Amino acid sequence: MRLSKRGEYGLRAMLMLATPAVDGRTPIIQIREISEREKIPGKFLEQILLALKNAGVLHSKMGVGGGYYLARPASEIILGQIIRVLDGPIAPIKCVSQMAYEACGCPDEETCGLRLIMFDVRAAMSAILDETSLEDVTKRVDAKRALLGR
Amino acid sequence: MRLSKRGEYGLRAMLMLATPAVDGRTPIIQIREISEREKIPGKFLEQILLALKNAGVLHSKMGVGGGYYLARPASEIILGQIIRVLDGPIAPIKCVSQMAYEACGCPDEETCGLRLIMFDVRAAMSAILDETSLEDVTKRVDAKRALLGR
DNA sequence: TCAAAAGTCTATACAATCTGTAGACTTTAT
DNA sequence: ATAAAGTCTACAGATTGTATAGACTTTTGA
Repeated sequence: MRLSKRGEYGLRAMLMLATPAVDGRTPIIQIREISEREKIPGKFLEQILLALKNAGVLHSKMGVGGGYYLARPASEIILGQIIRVLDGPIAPIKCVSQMAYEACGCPDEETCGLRLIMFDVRAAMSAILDETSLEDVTKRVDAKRALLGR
Repeated sequence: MRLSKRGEYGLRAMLMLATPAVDGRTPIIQIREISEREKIPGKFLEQILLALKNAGVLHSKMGVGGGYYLARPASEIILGQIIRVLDGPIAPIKCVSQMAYEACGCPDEETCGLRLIMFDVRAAMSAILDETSLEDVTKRVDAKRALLGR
């Protein structure tokens, strides 16, 4: 039931790109800087960001002063999208996946106990991951920081 | 975010062992029969059941008329226990695991956005998996079967 | 115009985990 | 004694996860 390193690194990078700069806008940042600040292997991060770009959640600019930036406002990018791009379906078992359903081969899916439960688990995960935007997260972090005085 | 085949097969087998026989009691069943009925590779299932036995949730009897059976009433065996034995911690990321916590290396765990979210995800999963017993599942299956008339 | 800074793309390597198989062994009932 | 069952260890093959390499393209600005 684990998030892969790809997913983890990708989410961390997206979160960094979603954190407003001093001017209040979402920044443009180079692979190199993300990699150093978050201690992510640079070449690995490169692939991850590229995948996110090809999926349409990031844009990039080549050349001097270039880098990656969010394709849309942070309030419109949902965690579930990011995870699906990098790690595939969220469902614990294929037969309860909404996005990538596949039969599991049990005699009667309607009365399969495992499926009944995993359906609920998927729903619970989705209720969080498909309802939370990058902005929701950065705001929560801000709130917590203020609370702790850091 | 996937349950492994080990976990899946193990849960299916446990569910089968938790389904009361005609006398209303929890049955004793041979590896072979479980393997055939659930279409699980026999030798693979053998390892899985052995692990569950060593973890104390199953008992076994050798020799003629032997087989596996639940170590406790189905109402006292929780899905989360089974999954942890076969698949390890439930948490999507180590730094939010209750049973197997490990630092993830971010500068400040208290204000790590990823951690904030994954903590909620873990809690949501745990709320289901650590609160549902094998009996809860078999009863739900019965209810659904009755509803559908099968 | 050209050099440096940045991203793009494909291939590949290595390790870990997952899934499954093999076989020799022990225990128990009849 | 024999057959039916579980026990235990090793290992093999495939897949996935993690990471590195290197050659390429685009852009800026000196």
